[in-house]
Amino acid sequence: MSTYKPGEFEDKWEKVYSEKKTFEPGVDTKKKKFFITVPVPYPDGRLHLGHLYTWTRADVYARFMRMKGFNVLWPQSWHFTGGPMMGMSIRLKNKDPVAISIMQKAGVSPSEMEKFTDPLEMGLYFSKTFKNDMQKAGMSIDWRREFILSYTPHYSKFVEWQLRKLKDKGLIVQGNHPVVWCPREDTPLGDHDRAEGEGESPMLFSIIKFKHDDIVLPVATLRPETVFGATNLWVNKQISYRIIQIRGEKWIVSQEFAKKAEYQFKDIKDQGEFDIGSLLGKNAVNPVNGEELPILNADFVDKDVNTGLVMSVPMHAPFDYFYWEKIKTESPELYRKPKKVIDVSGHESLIEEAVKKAGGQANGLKEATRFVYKKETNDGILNSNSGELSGLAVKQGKEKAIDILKGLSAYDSFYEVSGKVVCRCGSRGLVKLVENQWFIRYSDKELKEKAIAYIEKMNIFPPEAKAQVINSIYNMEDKAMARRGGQGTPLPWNKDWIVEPLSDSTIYMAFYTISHIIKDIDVKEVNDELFDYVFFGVDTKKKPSKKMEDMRREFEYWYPVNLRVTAKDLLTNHLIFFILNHVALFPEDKWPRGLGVNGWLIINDIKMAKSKGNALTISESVEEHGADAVRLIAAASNGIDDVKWSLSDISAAKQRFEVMMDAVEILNDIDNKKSEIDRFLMSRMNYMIKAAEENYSEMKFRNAVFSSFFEGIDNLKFYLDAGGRDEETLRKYINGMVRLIHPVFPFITEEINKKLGGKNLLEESGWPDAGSYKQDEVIENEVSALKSTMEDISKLIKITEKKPSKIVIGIAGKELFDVYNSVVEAAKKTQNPKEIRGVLKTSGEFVEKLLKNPNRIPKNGLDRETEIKLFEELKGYIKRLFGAEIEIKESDDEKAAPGRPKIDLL
RNA sequence: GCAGGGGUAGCGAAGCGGUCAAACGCGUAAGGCUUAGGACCUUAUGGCUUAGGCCUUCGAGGGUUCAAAUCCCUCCUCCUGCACCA
Repeated sequence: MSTYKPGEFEDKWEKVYSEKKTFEPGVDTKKKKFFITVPVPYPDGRLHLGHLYTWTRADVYARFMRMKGFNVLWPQSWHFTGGPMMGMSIRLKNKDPVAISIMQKAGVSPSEMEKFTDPLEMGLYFSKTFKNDMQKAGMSIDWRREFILSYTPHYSKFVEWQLRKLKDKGLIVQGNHPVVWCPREDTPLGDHDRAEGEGESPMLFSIIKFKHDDIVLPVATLRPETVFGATNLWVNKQISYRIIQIRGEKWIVSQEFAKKAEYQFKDIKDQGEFDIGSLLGKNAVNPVNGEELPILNADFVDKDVNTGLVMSVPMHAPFDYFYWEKIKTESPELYRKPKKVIDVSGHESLIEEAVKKAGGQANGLKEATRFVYKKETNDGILNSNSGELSGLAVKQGKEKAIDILKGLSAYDSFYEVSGKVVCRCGSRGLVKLVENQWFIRYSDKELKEKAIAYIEKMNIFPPEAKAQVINSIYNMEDKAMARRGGQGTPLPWNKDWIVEPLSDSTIYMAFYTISHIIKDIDVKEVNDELFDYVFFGVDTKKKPSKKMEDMRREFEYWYPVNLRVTAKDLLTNHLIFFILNHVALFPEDKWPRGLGVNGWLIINDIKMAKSKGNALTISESVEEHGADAVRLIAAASNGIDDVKWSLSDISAAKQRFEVMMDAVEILNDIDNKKSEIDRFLMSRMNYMIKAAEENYSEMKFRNAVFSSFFEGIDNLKFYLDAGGRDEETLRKYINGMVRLIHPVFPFITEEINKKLGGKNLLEESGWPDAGSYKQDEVIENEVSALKSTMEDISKLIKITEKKPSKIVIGIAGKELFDVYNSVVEAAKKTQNPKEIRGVLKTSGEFVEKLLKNPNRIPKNGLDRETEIKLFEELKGYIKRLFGAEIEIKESDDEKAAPGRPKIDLL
């Protein structure tokens, strides 16, 4: 018995690969090329099995393509900017105990950790550990081409070149842009910087300027079209109000709004406190119709939301309705019947309905508001109470109302966060209107159309992801591509702005083709002329240098990217920018050809995690189980779903390695001795090769490993158990199997291949040829007949509670086989019983029995001679399993059917 | 709101017009091995059935077909993403 020792020969094969430079391919025009990439990670901690999932999938594909004879390039680099990395660095600077403990667990010494207050140092440290772990796990990466985005100076030149090209094409524009902002840290407040309010975003509100004398009372609303239905204004006595000067007007607003407004309006002057009580009971003028509306108190008015003044439209807003009805009893002299301005057919009294359902509870009223808003927005028509808006659908009415208000100089707008946002620093997030932000114009219609038409032609695995990509592009808006401060490449035309990390990493795969050459060129000589020559073939003023020619050749040979492998979190952002930038900048033959998208790998082995104190790192896993076994993660899923992964699967792999190793040992002791099951094993390999080919090419690695490895081992075990001992067959089978599973298990397969007399699987490019393994449907069917007969025997033994000393297996007569095969033949064209009967020359009980379940008629027939021979050959095998003498004979018993012999237990 | 993907045994998950009571894995039960535990091996795991059989299921309802988990329609329900952030 062989024992699989993890790691026994991994170093040896790593050395072979590195000496032969197997993973450092050059331009070889004799071979077809394949260029595969995985997006740059932001190294802010140790690589773990969950991350490795994506890289392993890429590696499996890369090795598969090498086996198929392609010249495969797979480089890898890093990105050192990005919020999470900066965040970790800042947290370490602040001596955050959680952050420190994460670093300790990652094995970082205190002296190293001190340096991490510079995110660059952290990136350098962890990218080294990433690289080391990837190497240990057998990633076939060309490390000569490694560089660091936003840090390698040559790359920054490349980004500048790219941006100038985009700008030349009119794809970069400037504009104002609302951003959720932390006022204390004075930075944008991204989702991961938030203690509360993930996913909340800026929302544009209309401001309608009501007036009291010369004072403006600005109310914020999402529903300006209801302004004709206003009965009053609400303010809240418990809120502090201030008077501010804005655009030459005096506005009364909440203290909070006065602060927030500074982030969205220019030239605001705070003119001090305002006693809101002085306005209560006074009137405000509705700009659209001059109606005088009372200003009243209501405690639902929130100081943190908008201006602190609310327009009350009882018939269309549940809160207003609820409080307005109270006025009826509290101050009947002020009450008047509210006007309904929107009709929804089928809902005569929508508001009463909604409020009744809410039961007067604040939560219920919120729910009711949502209900009314939805109903009226979708199905509402503005009625004759709403002046010039009457007859319009609510959506159109909204636009018209805004126009009318603008015409009356009574309109403004304000961005408010869609929900409460709190920064990690504790202060409340607000919306800042960033002025003159730079955008990439992804909204460009022509660009979108070109991209979408092209994506239809791309290979996207799994295919469901394609619809998502297309839809994301369809909905694409302009993307803010720069930020003030931080790390990265400054905008070439305005150094105050830094290109943000998703926008400087859209076409860097092109840089991989030249990164190992350009690094030896003085960065001062790296300019747009160089890049234009290398990437576009534009003539240079002087004759291009040798290095430049080399780069041009590399780019022309390797580009485009054939496959980009990534987890699904990048699907609707980075991958979209990746495609759109290629479409914008390069000719179509340089656009990416394929995407492979996977879900998350969830390591769910809690016990293991507990005993180890933390999630398993790559080096620990590889040391314990061996790189090959760990790489089984590649087979976790076929698609984009998240997968729970249990480490116990790993030992299942190890055991099967040993079965293969045993089979190789046996080869020394056996000769050539063919029998029926040899036909079976060869036929299985024929099927396995075809299945593997299809599954690997579509990145269905779960299926690939299943059919080539787990089933492959099962076949092998069956063959050996059944007494198969033909050296040629066995050798040929193992030889095929080793090739099929090499992409997933590179080291053990190289080792076994060597034992079989091979040299180096990747060098041999030895993807097996299905044609050299004979497909044989008859033997496949007869073996399953044998297997099901054995199942039947054990079933019978159980039912009869008899321990037979002899089992007689009666094979059906020739006539039945003929009938059976003719039914099978007829069923190839149709499985409709009526039609089969029409085609058949014979009829009778046996035919009717078969036709009772037409869908169970197999695709291929049976052969009586083979059946007899097979059962005779495997007599010993059957005997061993049941501990009884076996006799095979012919039988004319009615129970004996082709593929289903009569069984007698004696 | 917009978009994408689901609902199959105790659980995870395959199947996507016809050998489907439903692969495979986990869990559970019995047995073997073992000083014991773990690991491993065998068997069972919808219901009924003392001869290899029968019956009923794939979120709900309806339709197309000789044949539907698979195709079409309606409904219920769950998950994911929505940008200056990787």
